[in-house]
Amino acid sequence: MTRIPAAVIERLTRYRRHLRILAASGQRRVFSHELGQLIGATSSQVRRDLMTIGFSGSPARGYDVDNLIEDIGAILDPGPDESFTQVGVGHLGRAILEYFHRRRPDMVFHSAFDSDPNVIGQVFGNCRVQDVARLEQVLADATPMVAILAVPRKHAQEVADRLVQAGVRGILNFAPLRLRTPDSVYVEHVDIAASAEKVLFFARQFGRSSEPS
Amino acid sequence: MTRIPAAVIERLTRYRRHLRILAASGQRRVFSHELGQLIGATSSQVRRDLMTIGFSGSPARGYDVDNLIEDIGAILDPGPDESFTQVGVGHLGRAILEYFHRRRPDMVFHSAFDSDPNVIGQVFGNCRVQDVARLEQVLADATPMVAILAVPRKHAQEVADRLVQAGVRGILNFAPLRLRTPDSVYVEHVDIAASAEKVLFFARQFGRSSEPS
DNA sequence: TCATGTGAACCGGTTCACAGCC
DNA sequence: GGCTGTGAACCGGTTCACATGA
Repeated sequence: MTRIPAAVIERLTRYRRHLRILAASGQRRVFSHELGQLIGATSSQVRRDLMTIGFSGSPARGYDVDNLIEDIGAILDPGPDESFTQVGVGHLGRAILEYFHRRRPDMVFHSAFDSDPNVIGQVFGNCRVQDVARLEQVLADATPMVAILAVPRKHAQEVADRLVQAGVRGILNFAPLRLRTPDSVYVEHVDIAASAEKVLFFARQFGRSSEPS
Repeated sequence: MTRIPAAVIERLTRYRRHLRILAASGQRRVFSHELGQLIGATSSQVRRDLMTIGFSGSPARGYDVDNLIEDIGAILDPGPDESFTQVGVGHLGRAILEYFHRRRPDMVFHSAFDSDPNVIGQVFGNCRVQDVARLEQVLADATPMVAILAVPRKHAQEVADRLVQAGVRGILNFAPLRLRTPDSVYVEHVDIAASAEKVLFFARQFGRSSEPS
C-alpha cells in the first residue's frame, strides 16, 4: 500500500464516524459528494482519499458503506497486540482513560501510571493506576505500541525517555514542550494553550471558520 | 499587517517559549539558526516567519530577544477585553481551567458552565461554575472572545449554537464531532481519539518522528 | 566573513476537468 | 446522465540560494 499522508489519516476517522451513522440507518451505499457533504469536504477530496487507501466504488452505485468501514478499520484499528499506556492520571489523564473506556473499548489500555501515592491504586476506565517507578517492569512483558503522556511539563522529557527506552513506538504528548526523541518514534503534540492562542488570534482577526462536520 | 498563516501562529508560541528562557538567562540577541535549532526548524523557516510578522534583525547581531518576545505577545496575547469562557467542567474541563489558572494567568476566564448540580457552585482555577442554563444572561454583559467546549458529544452542537448566538467569535472544541457554525466564527477541533489513532498508525507504519523542540 | 531579507524554486496536498463506464 | 478514477493544474507553505550590508 502506498504511503498515506497524515491529512488523509485524520479524515478517515471522520469518514468512519459518518459511515457508521449511515450504516446504522440502513444505507448501504454512498456517493463521494454525500460523504463529502457529511464531513465538510469536496467530492474530489473524498474520491482522492479513497483512491489513496486503495478503495474503489462503482460509478453507478457509489461506495459500499460496510466495506469502506471495514477497510478504514483495517488502517486505523489497533491490532491484537497493539495497546496503549498512559502516564499521568490527573484530571486530564482521567478524562482520557474514561473517555476511551466508554467510547472506544477497541483501544485497549495496557496500563496507567502516576507518581502520586493518593492516586496509585485507584481505578479509572478499567485501569488500576500503578506507581510510575515500576514503569519499566510493567511494560517489560507486553510493550504497548503507544503511550499517552499527560504529566506536568517538568517530568515529560524524563518519562518520554523511559518510555522510548521501554520500547514504545509512538507518543501522544499533552505537556507543553516539544519532546526530544529518536526518529524511530512517532510523536504527536497536543498543546492546548497554543491552540487556545491560535483560536483567539483568528477569532480576533476576522473570524473565518475552519471546515465543518 | 499581511495575513499570518496558521502554521506561523503555531510556531510563534514555540519561539516565545524558548525566547523567554534565553531572556531569563540574560541573552539579548539570537541568530535565526540558534532559534531554529531550539524549536527544531531551519534558519530559513525562522527568517521567513519573522519576516511574515514584520520583525527584522541585523545581519551583524541577529534578532533582539526582548523586542521579539514583545512583538509575538502583541500578536498572541489577549487584549484587555478579550477573555475566555468554558462550557463543561468534567475532568477535562477542570484540567483546562486549572492549567490556565496556574500557567497562563494572562488568559482570563470570564466564566465556566456546567449542567451538573453537583458541579455548579464549585470553584476551579478561579472560576465558580455556573448553571449552563444561565449562559445567555452571564455572557450578555461582557461577551468572551473565545469559548472552550468540553461537553459530551450529544450536547456540543446545541451549546455551540448558543455560544455563537451569544456573540462568541471562536470555539476550541474537544467534543468528537465537527461543529456546524457560521463562517464568521473560527473553530478549532481537538479530537483526542483521532490523534491517538493517528499516532498508532504512524507508530506502526515505521515510526517516523514529527519535528522536535 | 557571516547573517539577514527575499525572489524563485520546490513540494505535497487539494482542486479541476475530463475520459471511461454503468 | 451522473458518477468514479485520475492526470494535470493549482496553491500555499517550505526551502534554496544569493544579493546586500555590517
